[in-house]
Amino acid sequence: MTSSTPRSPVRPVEVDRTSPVPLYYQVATRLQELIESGEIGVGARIENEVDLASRLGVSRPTTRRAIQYLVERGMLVRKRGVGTQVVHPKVRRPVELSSLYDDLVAGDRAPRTEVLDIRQMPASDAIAAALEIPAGTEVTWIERLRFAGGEPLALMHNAIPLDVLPLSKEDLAEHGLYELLRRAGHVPRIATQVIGARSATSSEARILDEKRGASLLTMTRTAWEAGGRALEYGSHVYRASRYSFELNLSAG
Amino acid sequence: MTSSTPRSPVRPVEVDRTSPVPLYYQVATRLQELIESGEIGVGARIENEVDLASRLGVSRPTTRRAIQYLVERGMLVRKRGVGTQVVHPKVRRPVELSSLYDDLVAGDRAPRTEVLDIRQMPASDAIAAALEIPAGTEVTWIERLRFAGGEPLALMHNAIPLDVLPLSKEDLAEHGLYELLRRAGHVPRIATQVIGARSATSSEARILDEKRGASLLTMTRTAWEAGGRALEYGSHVYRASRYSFELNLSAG
DNA sequence: GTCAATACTTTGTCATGACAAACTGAAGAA
DNA sequence: TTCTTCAGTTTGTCATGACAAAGTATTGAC
Repeated sequence: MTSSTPRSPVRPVEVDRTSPVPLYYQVATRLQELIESGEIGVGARIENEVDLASRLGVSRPTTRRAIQYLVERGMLVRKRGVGTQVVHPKVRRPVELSSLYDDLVAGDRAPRTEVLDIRQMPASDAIAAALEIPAGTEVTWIERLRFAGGEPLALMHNAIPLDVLPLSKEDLAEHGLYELLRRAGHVPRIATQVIGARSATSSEARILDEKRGASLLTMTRTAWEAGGRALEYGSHVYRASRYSFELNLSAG
Repeated sequence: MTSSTPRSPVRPVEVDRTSPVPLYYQVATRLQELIESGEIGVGARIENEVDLASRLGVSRPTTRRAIQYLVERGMLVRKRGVGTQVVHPKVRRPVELSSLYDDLVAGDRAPRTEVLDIRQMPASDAIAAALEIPAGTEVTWIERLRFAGGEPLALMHNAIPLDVLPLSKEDLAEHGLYELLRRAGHVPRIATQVIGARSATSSEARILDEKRGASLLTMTRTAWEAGGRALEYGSHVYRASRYSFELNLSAG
C-alpha cells in the first residue's frame, strides 16, 4: 500500500518587493492563509524549498525562513529527505504574555476594574526578591478587583517599581496594567508564572462573592522587559468557578 | 552621566570543524556557558556579530544563528544599531512538554505509580472530540494514582488511541506515560492544556488523602505528535497543597 | 549652550552557491 | 522472495557578499 501523500502545489504567491514588509514574512503569511483556509489540507506536503523559492522568485534562505516561522508555530513539520508537511490548520501560539484585561476585552466579556488600594511603599523582602531588585526600593502597590459580565472574577495584587511607571487610580480603573506599561514604552517580554490553587479566606470569599472555602486559582507572576528590567510582580486569585488558564505548548 | 555598558570581549572560543555538532550550536553553547558562569555578566553587551564571526572563523550567518538561539531562550536581546545584550543569566525554557513523572524523577521526588484501572473501550463523544478522532474509536482508558515522597499527589485519567500504543498495567506502574510514548516512537510535540481548580469530591478526597472540599488543581491536556496524530487526552487532578505549575513565557 | 544635520556603528534582510545528511524507493544479488 | 546497494529527493548547514534600517555619537550652525 503506497500512502501517496497528496501534493498541493502552492498557487501563485506573489511577493511585493516595494513593500516594507520583509519577504520571508510575506511568504509565511501567504502560506498560513492557504493552510488556514484549507487550500492546503492537513497531512498534505507542501512544495519543496528549492522549487517553491524559484517559483516565488525569492532565494532559498528566504523561503526557509518563512517555513521555519510556521514550523515554530506548530503548523508545519519538516523532515530531512522527506519534505514539509501540514500538521495543524490553526496557529498554535505559545502561551501568550497578555493581561487578563486584554483577554477579557478580546473575549467581549465587558471587563471593569475597581481599584481597592494604591500606595507607594518600599519593597518587602519577598517582593524585592521576586522583582530581583534591592529590598527597600520604592514600588507602587496596588490592589484591584476585576469584574467580567458584572460579576467579580479576580482579586489582583501588583507591585511595580516606581521608576518604571507612575500609576494613578484613574488610569488603572480604565485600562489594563499591561496596556499602561506598553503605552509607557515598557514591553513585557519574559515572565515566570506559578499557577496553583487554594481555598478562599473569608475576606476573599466576601469580596469575590463566593462561599468561604471555595476553590480559587492562584497565579503569581514576574515580568521583565527586553532590557532585563523587572516590570511587575503580581499575586492574583481567580474564582475557579469562572476562570481557567488555557495554554498551547510546543516542544522543539 | 555616561552609562558605559561594560564590554566583555568573548574569550577565544574555538570551533571544532571535525565534530558532527553544527557550528552554530557549538558557538551558542559556548556563549551560553560564558553567560551562565557569569564571565559575561547581565547587562553586558557582547561583541558585534561581524567581529565575533571573524574572530571565531565562522561566517556571520552562523554567528547570527547562534545568537538567535540564545535570544529565543531569553538570555540575549538584540537591538538594531545598538548591539546584543545579556538580559538573563539562565536559560528560560518555554513551557516544557513533559510528564509529571519525568518532572518528579528530575526533581528527585521518588515517584511511584499505582494503576487503579486500565481497560479498552470505545471513545465517548467528549474524549473523541478532545482527541479529534471519530466517536467510538477504540481507546485505552487508564486511571492512575501518582505518589511522590510516599504521599499521593495526583489522580490521573488518560485516553490513548489503541492504534497508537498498546499499554499494560506493568509498564504504566514503572514508567511515565510520556516515556512509554516516546519509546514507541511517538514524540509529543504540540499540546493544549487547560488549568483550573475545584473542590475535591469525597471519593477524590479519600483517594488523595485530603479533606473533603479541599482545593484541587485540575489539568486537561491533549497532545499531538509531529504527524498531527493525537497521542493522548488526559484529565488530571492534583493536590493543590502539594503541587503547582511553573511556566516560563517569552513573547516575540 | 542648544538644536539639527551628518557620520558611524550594529543588527536586519536577502541573494547565490555549495556540500552534507537523512530518508525513499527501485534495482540488483543471494 | 528477501535483503542489500545505490541513486534520487529533500532538508540541514555553511560561506560570501551586499545593501537597508535603526540607533548613537559627533559635528556644525545659530
